[in-house]
Amino acid sequence: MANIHDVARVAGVSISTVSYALSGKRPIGEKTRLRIDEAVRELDYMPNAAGRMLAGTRTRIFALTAPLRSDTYAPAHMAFVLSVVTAARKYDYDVLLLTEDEATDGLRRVSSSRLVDGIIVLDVSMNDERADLVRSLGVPAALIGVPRNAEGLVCVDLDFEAAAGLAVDRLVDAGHTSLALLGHPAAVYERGSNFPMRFRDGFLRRAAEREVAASFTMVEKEAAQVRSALAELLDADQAPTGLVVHGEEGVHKTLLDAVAGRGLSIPGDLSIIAGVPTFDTSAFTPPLNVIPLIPADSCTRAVELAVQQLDGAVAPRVELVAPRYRDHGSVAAPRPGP
Amino acid sequence: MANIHDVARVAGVSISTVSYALSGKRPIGEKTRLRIDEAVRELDYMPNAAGRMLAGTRTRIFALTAPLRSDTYAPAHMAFVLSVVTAARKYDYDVLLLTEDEATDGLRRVSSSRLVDGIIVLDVSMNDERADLVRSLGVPAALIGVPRNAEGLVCVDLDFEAAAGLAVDRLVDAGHTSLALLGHPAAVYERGSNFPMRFRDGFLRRAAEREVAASFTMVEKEAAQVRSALAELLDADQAPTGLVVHGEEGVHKTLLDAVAGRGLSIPGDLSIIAGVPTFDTSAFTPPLNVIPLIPADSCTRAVELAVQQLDGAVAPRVELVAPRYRDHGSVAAPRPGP
DNA sequence: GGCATTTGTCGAAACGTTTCGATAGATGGA
DNA sequence: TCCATCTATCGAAACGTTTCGACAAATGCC
Repeated sequence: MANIHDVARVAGVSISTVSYALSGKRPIGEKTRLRIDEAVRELDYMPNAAGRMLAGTRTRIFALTAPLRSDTYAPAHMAFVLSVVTAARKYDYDVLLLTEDEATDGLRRVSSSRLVDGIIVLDVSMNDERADLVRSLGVPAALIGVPRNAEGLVCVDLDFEAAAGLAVDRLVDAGHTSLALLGHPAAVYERGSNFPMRFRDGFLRRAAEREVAASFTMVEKEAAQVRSALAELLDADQAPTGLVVHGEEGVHKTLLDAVAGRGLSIPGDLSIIAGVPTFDTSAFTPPLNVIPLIPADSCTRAVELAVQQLDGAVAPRVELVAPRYRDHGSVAAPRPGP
Repeated sequence: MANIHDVARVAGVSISTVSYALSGKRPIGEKTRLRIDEAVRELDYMPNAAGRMLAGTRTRIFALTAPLRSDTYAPAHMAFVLSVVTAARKYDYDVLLLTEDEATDGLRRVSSSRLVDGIIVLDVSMNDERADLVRSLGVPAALIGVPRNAEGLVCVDLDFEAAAGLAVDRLVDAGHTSLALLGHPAAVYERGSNFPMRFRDGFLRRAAEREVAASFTMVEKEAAQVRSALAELLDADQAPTGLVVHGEEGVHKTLLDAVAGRGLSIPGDLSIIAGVPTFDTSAFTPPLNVIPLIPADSCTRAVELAVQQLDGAVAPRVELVAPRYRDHGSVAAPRPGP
């Protein structure tokens, strides 16, 4: 396999000239550069990664630590991983994958052996030991998700409060004056991540700001529970006409079945918006308007911030990604009251 | 960050002594080794990865190319990826993740820049361009799945024929004399991977060997189609009493519903074995006996073969992993005939 | 006690880059 | 024409390891 000396010999120049010609860090004469390009092609030269890492100060590799917790939705998880890789490649970075069982040891290993230039931390939970580790390692890093103690860390996450606010806005704008949020099971709000709370708070706050009635219900996953939660809401006085659903895929489907079972049409009788899912609500029957959690959005930004940390210091921060709204026709004006 | 010179200085030895002490490749005196260990701890020394790669002949990194085709079941896919990483770590290897869009370019890049020592190719399809590329690169590689042209390649896959044979054996051993295989939709047998055919062939061959009646039906995914396929089978003369199902998760569930809907009990009226799924059939109602496709089995072996290629040449081969049978109580003796 | 072998350690070369400083030649200004 | 500046190129050092060959000291054998 050809090395830079071979290229230099064939092109009749010194190796430093080859290096500068390829990196473009110093001006090289037109004719010389052409000869070098020619030699590179002829020899099928590609710089040796190890040599580069050693001489340069960069390895051009990021570590990605991606726990696969049992409550993680696998397709979404995969989408996050792939988004990170894709984003990293835009900056000419490769991604080394660390698994859950090696989370902290692996991070320690790859960072203190200088195998990676930085770390992307996926699916960060409230009390994530990786957060503290990353802080103590002092390595460039970007977390996706916000730990309880985010001090000194660079974090990226969807703006869940704004997302919920956006859902409220769309429903109120359509004319709804009584809204309900169907949330995760109670257990989710007690432990784990904080985003369900942030979504709930955003929902209630914006509803208050818009001066509309709003309720929040935690819904267990079982079909029967979903049905009874829906019944309780719709059978009440002042029943909500606009629903925001923040839950798992199955809950959405059960809910849609239950709505259909009651003979209600969407959006004729009931408007529904799905909140920050990672699955595709446009394939539901009927398709649901949605404020999706888009892996590429957070991942791209996280990689960007990691790259920036390499040359300029980036101030620690929690950066919230703006939510987007996708209309699939599940929101309309409420029926005029009886 | 400390380097080997620092360690040598603190321990009062030369750097080569440090290197040998850490690698164990030459005997080092007891006292010297202790001094070196002490210095390593004191300085929190960890060998620099780039220096190692450059001087040694190994990078201790494998590339993993894992396409995420739309028809891939994401949780299984993720399980394969994680299994590869876990297996690689056993050999002190890290894994660099390449995505679909960079499949061939990425492989070319990381192998000709000598960033990786070898390649693990996941989810290999019949006409997989990565197979030809890997062959032409001449880099140590192990494929999981078997391409049409496996010449010169090291491939690992589940022994689908044996798996189907195992299912037949268990049913026949339980006393069944009329079996049926419910397979994938017809389209799957026409394009894509060849394992559905291998499973089907294994089923029919073993049934013939065991001298029992056996039928094969391709089943579309829609619930109605599943139900009618089941009806057609069970309403026939000489209806099968033992079923083998090779399909997606949804098809299994629909099938179980349909069976229950006909008032049949499992395994009282009907014995069922699920063939080579990646999902968990023990959580079904009722739980199904299964010959699972276990990611860790193939991945471990693939990594092993990749590692072996690094020092001894490994002869090209297609290595089939033995299937395993898991009993969850869905097979019993058939009811005595009428 | 002399010689061959083993054990423990060292120095130096090699791996393949990047990059700093130097230099020769070309260009420009006065 | 002389000096300053700029452009294009080169040589050499540095990055941090591993490993080969050498060698001194310790050990074993007769």
